[in-house]
Amino acid sequence: MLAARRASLERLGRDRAFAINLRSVLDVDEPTSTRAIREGNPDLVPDTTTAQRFVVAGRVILKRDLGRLKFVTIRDRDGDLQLVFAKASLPEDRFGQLDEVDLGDIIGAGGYLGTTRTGELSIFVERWAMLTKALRPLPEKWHGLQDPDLQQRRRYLHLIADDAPRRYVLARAATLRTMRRVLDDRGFVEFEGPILQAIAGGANARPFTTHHRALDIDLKLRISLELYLKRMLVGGLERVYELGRNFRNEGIDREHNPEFSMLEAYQAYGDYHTMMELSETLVVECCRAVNVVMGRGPDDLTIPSRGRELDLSPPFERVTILGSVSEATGEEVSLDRPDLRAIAERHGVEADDGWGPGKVVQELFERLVEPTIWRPTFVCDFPREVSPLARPHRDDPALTEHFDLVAGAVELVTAFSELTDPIEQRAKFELQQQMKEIFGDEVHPMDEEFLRALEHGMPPAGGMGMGVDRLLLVLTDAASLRDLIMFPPQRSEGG
RNA sequence: GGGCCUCUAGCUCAAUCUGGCAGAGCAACGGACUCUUAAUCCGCAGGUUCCGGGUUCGAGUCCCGGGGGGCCCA
Repeated sequence: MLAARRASLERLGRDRAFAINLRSVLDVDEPTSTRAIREGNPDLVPDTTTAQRFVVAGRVILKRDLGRLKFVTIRDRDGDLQLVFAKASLPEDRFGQLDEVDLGDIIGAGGYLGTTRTGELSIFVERWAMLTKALRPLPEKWHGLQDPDLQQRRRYLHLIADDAPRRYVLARAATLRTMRRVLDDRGFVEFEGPILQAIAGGANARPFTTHHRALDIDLKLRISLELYLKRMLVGGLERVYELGRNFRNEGIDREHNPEFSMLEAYQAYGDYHTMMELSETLVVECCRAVNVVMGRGPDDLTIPSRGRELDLSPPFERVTILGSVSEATGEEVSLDRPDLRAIAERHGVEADDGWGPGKVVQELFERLVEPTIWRPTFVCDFPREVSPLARPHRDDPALTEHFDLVAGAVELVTAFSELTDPIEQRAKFELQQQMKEIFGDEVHPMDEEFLRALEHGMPPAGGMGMGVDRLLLVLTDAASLRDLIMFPPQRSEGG
């Protein structure tokens, strides 16, 4: 297979097999996109020729050779278009050299626009050029690339052979664009914090570790964006966000990947209610943007998800974590109830000895409630014990002003009224260190530099973090984050 | 970490259950064809059956070990 392609390349000669650019072979700088041609000529009747001349370029995906007439379908970024090569319309040698065009090659062609007798919009080619010779064949034209392993390892082929990954790329781009637009319109400033950090904080997760040679220090890859954005609030920026990659050294499944994209936004003088409104707007606006890519009506906020319908119309529901756990267990659950562990065990949650009541409630929520939440719901007021970076609740000091937004049984957002009291923050970090015996690396590390920043005074603020990949999982109905992440980590081929 | 499934030609899949010449379609290669649409027709070629070991007269198939991938559970 490779040998045949190489022989073809030899016959063409390297100069002809790899063009410098379109100008060098077809006298134009850019090809006309197939979409522009299609949209500009919606109603051509069969068997017409027009006076319009175009140069198009793309990858050859189908070839139908009828001898002195050849039909070639090319694919560009916008879609497919048929080229018609007639022996009578081309110089003898150029027609003959079409034999060297294989599926997978990238060619350019210029000619008249028209339709065939069967009505197919086509370029009737007068001149053409090989732009790039492909030495390896395309995947099978009916079924494409089915093997999920190969889909990931050779994503470029998957992108050629199947629309789904391309839609996911476009959906991600639309989502990032929308998030930036919504936040920029509200006066937020985009910020880029450090990815290599001496102390990776802002979440409870195991980080990746690396080493800096010149400084001779171990550094970690960040696990959240939070602590540096808060430093920006101390510094007076007031409204900041970061859209970037986090890294967590954890397992891989449908909803987890070791590197993933997060949006975090912090607004001085806001609180978690401000963040609910912002989260709601972001989800709805991103849904509209993704709808365009997925071929739905832009305003259709009821989308298909895992074989069901998911209605993302605002306003989203609001429940408290204690209320939802009470409902799920049929008990009036509270943090000071002495038989809390017994209730947990009755519902299949084995409470570890080191767990306080807050952790038990959180586990109950994650096991019993979260998987059942379908309509977008703000789950509010987490116990202080499990929320080391959130402000104590204004009405109940045992709780925090912390909500998670869950939709389609996926946790999309975590947000707080941010803790700004450095004394309380220090106490919470210290409590985390005490729990290290039980929870190992997954406790929040002590961060003196961050505490020092808080000691200079951070304005009261609302903050939120949204998982971009998980939002896309819901909005695109992809089966797994691995479909949305073009190049997920994999073991090397063949071990 | 545990359970289940999977790996055969470049790609998509048969043959595996019940051991007996490893096959088809697409792609490639040679040929015919001026309106095809997954073009069609004739011809031809294509294999470390993921890797290693075992059982057997004989293993893609059965057994053991290892590797890659997927799904579910923790």
